[in-house]
Amino acid sequence: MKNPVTTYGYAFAHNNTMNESTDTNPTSSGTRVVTRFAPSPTGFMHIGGVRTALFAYLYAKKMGGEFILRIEDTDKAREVEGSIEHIQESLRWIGIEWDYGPDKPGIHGSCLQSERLDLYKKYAQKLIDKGLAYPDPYTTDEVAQFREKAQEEKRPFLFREHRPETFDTWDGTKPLRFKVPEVKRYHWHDEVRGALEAGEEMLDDVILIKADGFPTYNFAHIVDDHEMGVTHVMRGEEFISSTPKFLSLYDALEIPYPKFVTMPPIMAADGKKKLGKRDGAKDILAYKNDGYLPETMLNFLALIGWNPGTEQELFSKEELIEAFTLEKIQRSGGAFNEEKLLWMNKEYLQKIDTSAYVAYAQAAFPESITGLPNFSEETLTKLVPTIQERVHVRSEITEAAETGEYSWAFTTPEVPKELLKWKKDDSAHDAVPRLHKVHELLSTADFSTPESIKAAVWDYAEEVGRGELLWPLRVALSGRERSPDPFTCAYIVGKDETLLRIRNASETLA
RNA sequence: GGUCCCAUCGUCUAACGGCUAGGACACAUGGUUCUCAUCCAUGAAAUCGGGGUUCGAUUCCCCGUGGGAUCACCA
Repeated sequence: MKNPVTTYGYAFAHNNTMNESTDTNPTSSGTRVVTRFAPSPTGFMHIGGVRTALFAYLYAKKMGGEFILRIEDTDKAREVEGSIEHIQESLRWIGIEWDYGPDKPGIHGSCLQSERLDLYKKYAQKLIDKGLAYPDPYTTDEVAQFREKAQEEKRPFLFREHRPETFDTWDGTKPLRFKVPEVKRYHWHDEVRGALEAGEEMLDDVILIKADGFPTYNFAHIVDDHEMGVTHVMRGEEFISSTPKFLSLYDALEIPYPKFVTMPPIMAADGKKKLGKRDGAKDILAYKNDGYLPETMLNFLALIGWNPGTEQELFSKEELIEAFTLEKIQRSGGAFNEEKLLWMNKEYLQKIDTSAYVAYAQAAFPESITGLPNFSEETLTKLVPTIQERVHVRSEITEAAETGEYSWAFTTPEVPKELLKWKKDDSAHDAVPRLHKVHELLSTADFSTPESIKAAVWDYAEEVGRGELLWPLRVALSGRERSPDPFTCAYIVGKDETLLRIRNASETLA
């Protein structure tokens, strides 16, 4: 193959012959683990896809092997502009890196199937030469009629029942079909499911190369997995039933089977059906926009369909790689639990440092907050720990901000008289002398931390009864029924503002 | 419809055939506390049904039931 145009034909790829016996191929006979994720570029990446990619990635890294990102762009009609970039962005976001990919061809050539067409033709020719492939003589309408008839008779449609006795040489204008050599029951081993089997009705004369010259998935993925030295084929359970088809192709091509690793499906929240795009599966990057951290998504996704068998639930990427094993992949499907995702995001959100959280929170604030007279990054920095303690995801910050939960930090609140009364009793007037006293104490207090403020007034609060002082003080500062404690409020707004608000409250009550 | 796969608290799940079926999320109660939040403690909550093998079954086998997947010139 001297064709200089083929894009899989990188100089070094020429040395890696595609039709020599497999045991001279170091990648397929060696012990090095190679896994791949092979999406078609038909839109965004959803949870299920990323999870499958993640497991393949984790296993490869665990074993010190390689992870390949291969784009299966053989259906130009379904291809969506920009999705190759989108897929890469999604994977990179949660920290999945690939050794070879669309942007990173390697010893096996391009990782775009559309750039490997000559390779599939070469393998197809092998089958033709063995008498195991032939051109489909029917029109699409004719095949459709066969199918309809089979459906009416309530039996599965099998093309091989219509296989012509003789056929012309394939000229590339018709689809090339596989002539399944032997219709039999297949038994195989799955690393997760164990012994699996399927019957004759799954075996058929599948299309190898379509009329447009592109290969089908059935054919292309086998060729590529072999060429790229993939040792473990990790994919969803939707491929179990078509595995006999693949197995018959491996046999015909004289390619050794890789190890099959079936991942459990991710179910929609009701746990009833598989989570798919039409069941509300979101673009993984939508979670990014919503304010979920990549650490959260990585950790959470890893735990859908896998667990280490210990009680640990929080894992860094490194810990996941270390702990990951095929044996612990589940057989049954799991629902995507958004509530637990929220909990986990909060766990990770509480670990990030204040300056990072300031940026995170600031992006969530609406104009009604950022436009406030005293809005500043300095004040926000002081406010952040109290937000961090409460919030699971960014949208909660926006919501809280819109209902005025943070406004007091950036503008002097108007405090209703009723609110200043603790326990709604009639002791409001008693609060006035207490507020005078605390004003006096705070005017000379150290405002460098909430604790130093607390130290300045605590003894007095104990003396008069904590609630009797702390409730009106806190409400005077925040203007809200619920808020952080008064010391934190005072610290956030600063000394001058604190003293001003105490005076305002005294006047309101007087 | 044919074929295949799966089955433990509401959810995610643990339990080489052997302690009282464990943990987490969510929920409830109590404690700390001026409120909210945090934190701590406690509680309620499960082996789909029926047979079989076994001294013993969540675990192994069979039948049911339920759910899922698949039967394209889609991957």
